[in-house]
Amino acid sequence: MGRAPCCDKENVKKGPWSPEEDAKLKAYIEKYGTGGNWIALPQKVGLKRCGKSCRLRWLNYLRPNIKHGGFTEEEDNIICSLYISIGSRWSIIAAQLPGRTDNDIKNYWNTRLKKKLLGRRKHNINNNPVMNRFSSSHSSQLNTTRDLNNSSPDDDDSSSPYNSHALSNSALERLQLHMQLQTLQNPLFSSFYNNPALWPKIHPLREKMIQSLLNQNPNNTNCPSLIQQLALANGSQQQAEDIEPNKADLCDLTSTNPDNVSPRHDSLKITAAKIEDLVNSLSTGGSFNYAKNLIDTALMPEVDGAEAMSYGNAYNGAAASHIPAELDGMGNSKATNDFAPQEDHPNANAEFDYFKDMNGSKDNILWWSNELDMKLASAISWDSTNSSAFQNEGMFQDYGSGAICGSSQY
DNA sequence: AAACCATGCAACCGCCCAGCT
DNA sequence: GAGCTGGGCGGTTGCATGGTT
Repeated sequence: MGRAPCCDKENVKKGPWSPEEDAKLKAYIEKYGTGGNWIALPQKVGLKRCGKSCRLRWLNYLRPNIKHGGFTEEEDNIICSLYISIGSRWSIIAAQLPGRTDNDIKNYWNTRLKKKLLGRRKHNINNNPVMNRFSSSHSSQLNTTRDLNNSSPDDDDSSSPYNSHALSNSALERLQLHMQLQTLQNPLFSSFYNNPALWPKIHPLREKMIQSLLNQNPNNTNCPSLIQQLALANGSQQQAEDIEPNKADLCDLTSTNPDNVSPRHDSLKITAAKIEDLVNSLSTGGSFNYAKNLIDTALMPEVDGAEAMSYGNAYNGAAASHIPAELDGMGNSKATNDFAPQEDHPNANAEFDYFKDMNGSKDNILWWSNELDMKLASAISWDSTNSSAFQNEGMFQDYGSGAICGSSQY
């Protein structure tokens, strides 16, 4: 059952506000305040407007000390870094920018700032095999709805689980932005992940598993489900066969409706949240060990009894180290075994050591063509020991450290 | 000059949550 | 505890404007 409308939609005016309406509303609020009830306000003011519309007009336009346009570079930096850190929590971002409204910032991000950054990303990331591994068919999600509408049919992957919020657009976009920044900050980082020969070796099954997790298509019943693959990895052909490939598995992963989730696959829905949690962790300069723990738990279906043992073994044997290793390799010198230099990639050793040496260094950081300053670069360092400048500066104090510790509350 | 397209921004929609009854 | 309500928020849309062909 939907909620009752907040006002009589038949008798309220919509569309742009006239100067007269603005004057009336402004004069009333300045004299009497809002009275704590926006719904009743229009009647008191004598406006045929919805209360919510009045509230929006006041907050976004009429309120004193509102600034429009003319964002400074410093504001750009703050918006970018906060977006990378916390995503599209515009009201929180706006709280850090006096005189700016969430709507303004949201518009500014969607229409300008994002293009400014992702315009560069488009070149770098599209040619970046690591990111392509994760999102080869999902680049369209980085665009706005309008961009999507403008994309070619070939780009449109509406059946993608990403589009069904397995991993939110915001989260992946933030991850890509983060990697974009790393590339620009550290050319060697770029040379590493643009060179497949330097990557840690990944068992084909692991590759397949993670691809399955990321690419599962509810319409493709030929693709074994993640659960099946986990069972297969554990050598349990029978169990794999017992788990019939069906759309329910995949719907479970992406469903937001708890009623759609079968008990067996309830845990997998949690997985998507945990992966997003991971991205949050990485984006906020969190520890890679913490990120690895997240992956560990994300890939361990939370089921009971024999199933749990089976999945757990499969996970331990095949899926466990893939993402953490890759992430370690990409951004952190705290290498796992998987990132140990490979025998068949002799150059990897030097690269690896160099990464180690580079870790934590803030020298010679190139901020994307100097368009933004170095403040942000240090703020979003991958190095957990250096922590976030925002944390140090108490920037997040208003909404708690949970938001920047990879909490799954988002 | 006109048509088309891209962009920016104001405003709306609908969901979520907290507080109240 | 359940239902209702208003406030708040993020996503999306519609329109005006400027640029390009």
